Amino acid sequence: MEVGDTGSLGLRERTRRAVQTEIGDAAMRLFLERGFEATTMEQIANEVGISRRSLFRYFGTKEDIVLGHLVETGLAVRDALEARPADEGPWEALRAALESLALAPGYSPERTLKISKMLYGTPSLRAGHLEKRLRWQELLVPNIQKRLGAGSGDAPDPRARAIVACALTCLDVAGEIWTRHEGEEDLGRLFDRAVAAVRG
Amino acid sequence: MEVGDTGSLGLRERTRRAVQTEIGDAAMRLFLERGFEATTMEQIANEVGISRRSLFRYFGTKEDIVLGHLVETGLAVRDALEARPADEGPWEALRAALESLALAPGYSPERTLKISKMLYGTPSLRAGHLEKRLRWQELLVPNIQKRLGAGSGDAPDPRARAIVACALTCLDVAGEIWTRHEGEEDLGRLFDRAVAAVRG
DNA sequence: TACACGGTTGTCACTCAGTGTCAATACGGT
DNA sequence: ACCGTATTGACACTGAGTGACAACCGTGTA
Repeated sequence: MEVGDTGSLGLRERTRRAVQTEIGDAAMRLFLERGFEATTMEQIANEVGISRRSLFRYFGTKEDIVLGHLVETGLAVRDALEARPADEGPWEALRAALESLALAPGYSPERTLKISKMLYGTPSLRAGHLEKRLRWQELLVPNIQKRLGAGSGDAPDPRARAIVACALTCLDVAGEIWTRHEGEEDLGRLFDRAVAAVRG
Repeated sequence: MEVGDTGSLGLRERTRRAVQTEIGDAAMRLFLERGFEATTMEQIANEVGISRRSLFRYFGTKEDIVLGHLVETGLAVRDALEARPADEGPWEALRAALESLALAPGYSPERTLKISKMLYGTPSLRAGHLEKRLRWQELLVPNIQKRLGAGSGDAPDPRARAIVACALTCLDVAGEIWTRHEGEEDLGRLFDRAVAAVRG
């Protein structure tokens, strides 16, 4: 299973990644055209030229096509949080870590806006999005717990959970307003205002 | 279509309510026995003695059987919030309004605990629950907006959204900890601690 | 080069949630 | 008793998701 002479990964893995992104692109195109719910997995499969069954092997659920990348994004946020100085306060560190979201690869404002509108406008996607954010919570809590002074005790600190959860909630509120205002306002500033309103 | 001599509502509406609660009871029993996802709508229908199709006429989705009552609960919270003195601060008013949740009719701690465990343990239910809470948000924001001093301007105040969203998030965190601790701790106290951690 | 192994693919068949339609029926007021 | 209407059950259908299986193709080995 180890690499032989090929540059980075075996051909199998490379084709898999290629197909995965191709599916993602085609699906998002259809979603933005006809809407998420109006697009069937069969249509996506036909578009890419694979069987419906294989499509499900690449993306376990239809939501995963849109929301799947949020898992690795969560890991990136966690890493960014870990990279912040240990003596930084929880809110400052979280704000800085969340800032790394804007630096996503291949970031396109108008595309992001369209996707955001679909996200906020489709109930099942909205729910799935919130649930993925719950996973982020669990990823970020340990670090915040350390910053609150308590040693890495086994007991999960309710304070850390509350802070992380509310920070992500503020991000969500900021994102919703950002979307509603056609992406004209600065997301970081909206986030700061939300936090200020809560902590004021 | 108006009432004639019958006490409160017409017989149609009364039987409908009766069937609705009967379905709810039977379904929750099955859910707690075999789990939410392992219970099919057909099993529930058979249990109650109605057709699958009719079951869907009472509850549009399987989630609604568990989460449906949250809609009216949200209205109750809003009414409780409206009933608070106008000069009370947003957080105090919200806390008091949320307190009314504990006074639900037919409240049984161990049953609530079992339901909560199912809620937090079933992804689709968790997501649906979060989405219902989003509706609460929209219900509560106008009142908080008034308390923040701004007149009933048409522009939705980001501050009000942030405060309401974070208050509900704190409630969720408190609820999760309450569930994890087998319902031993006081929910109100947990909520206060979460808020204190965020606003400290 | 030939072969064996393992992962991938397509096909078929299935379960289950949810929806539309339509005839039969039971209720409500007259 | 009678008429209009809401409710019900039966049937058929779509679409997401899953399991099983044979054919296939990349990968390391003889």
